[in-house]
Amino acid sequence: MTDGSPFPAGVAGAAMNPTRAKLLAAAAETLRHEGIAGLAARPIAARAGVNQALIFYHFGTVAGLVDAAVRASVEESTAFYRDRFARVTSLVELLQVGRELHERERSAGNVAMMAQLLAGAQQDEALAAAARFAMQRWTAEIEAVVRRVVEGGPLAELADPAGIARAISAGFIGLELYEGVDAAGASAGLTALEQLGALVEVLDDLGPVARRALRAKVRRTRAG
Amino acid sequence: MTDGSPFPAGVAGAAMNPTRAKLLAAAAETLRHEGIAGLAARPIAARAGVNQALIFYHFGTVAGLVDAAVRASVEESTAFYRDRFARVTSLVELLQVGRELHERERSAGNVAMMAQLLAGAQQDEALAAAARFAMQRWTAEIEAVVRRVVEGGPLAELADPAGIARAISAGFIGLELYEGVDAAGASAGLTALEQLGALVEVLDDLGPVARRALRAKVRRTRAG
DNA sequence: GTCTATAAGATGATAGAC
DNA sequence: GTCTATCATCTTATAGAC
Repeated sequence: MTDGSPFPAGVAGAAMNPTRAKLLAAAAETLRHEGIAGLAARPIAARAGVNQALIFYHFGTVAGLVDAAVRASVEESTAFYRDRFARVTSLVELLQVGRELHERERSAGNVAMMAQLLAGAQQDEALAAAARFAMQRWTAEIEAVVRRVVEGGPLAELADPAGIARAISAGFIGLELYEGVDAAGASAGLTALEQLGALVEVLDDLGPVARRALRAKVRRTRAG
Repeated sequence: MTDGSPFPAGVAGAAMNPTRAKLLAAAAETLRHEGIAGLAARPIAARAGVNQALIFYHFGTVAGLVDAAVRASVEESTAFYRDRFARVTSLVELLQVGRELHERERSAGNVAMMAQLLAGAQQDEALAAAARFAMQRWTAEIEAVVRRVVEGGPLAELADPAGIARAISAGFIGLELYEGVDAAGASAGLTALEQLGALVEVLDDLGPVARRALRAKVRRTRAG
């Protein structure tokens, strides 16, 4: 299976065919920079410096290449944060890492890539599968941190880490899209979210009296 | 200016050329259902039941038509909520109206339209202008409500209504995209956000003691 | 104002030489 | 494994008949 080539070959393990590798990288970059609307075989091949026909030889279809490229890309970027996430134990730290991650991934273009992928996924089942995979990878990492950070605190019984992780991921994607048309507005939105995060953090650190009052109110509100 | 036709004609005021009107509606629907990647003159014209060449006669380019269609659509949908928003005076009511709006706009497809528009706007300046316009309309409405609801309460000094409105708009768009690939996950995310909203609501309704403690903590955290 | 016809180019994908 | 050449099909946009 050195490379009879019809498609699979999975992860970038061992030594991958250099053309395959170039195409994977070029596909991710094209998605980031040209968006889903401009995603076509020729632009990708041009960026990779190889012939357009090789996309179909190696990956069958353009969507097949994009699928493989997204999986490789998300595998790499989540791995990068895995141990950083593992060291986070408080909400304060989580907010700090979150800000750092947000800035780094933004300039790497991975959030933009996810946004374009999700937009295209609404109509293309192959892209939808890739998008599902990517979102699951990210939310799994985030969910684990949120769960650990909330554990033991008063928020443990109120917060659903799985839901929060998904809301965070989706929210960042929406903000990234919004930033493309109104950078100042998106920045204001992000700041507001950080303030809200700080608020929750404060809540998590409340004295027992206020904490009890809070819990009672929450229960009453839920019932209503 | 009944219709010498080269382009403008602005709002759907008075009596608009029926072909123009059909094209505007068809463009919005095509954007909702086919997405930005499949957006082309022929599918739009087919949906409108008119000839493809009329798009260029009436709107110059496909992007010009989409721009006009989005502006008309957002004008209509924000107007629909204006008086409903005006009657909201508390955070509880805001959350209820928000849920209602979310469901109604989702089934109308307006959030999906905005998401596809934003995705395409990253690469197309004409679409970016339309997206800016649409986001401004929505955030202006939401910002006014948030400001009114927060006014007088303890959150007034902590919350930035403009930023919150933008975060809400962008967040819903991200969730809409996410729902297209993982409906259950998006639902969990939305529920988590509603819980967080209820939490903030409780905060807004806290007794003076807890309120003072909260304020002090927030100030300390901000300084750090 | 609307149509048909068409130009000029981009698209995914394949066949076959090397 | 990579290339050239090519297909049928799609795209935006225009010219001109009606």
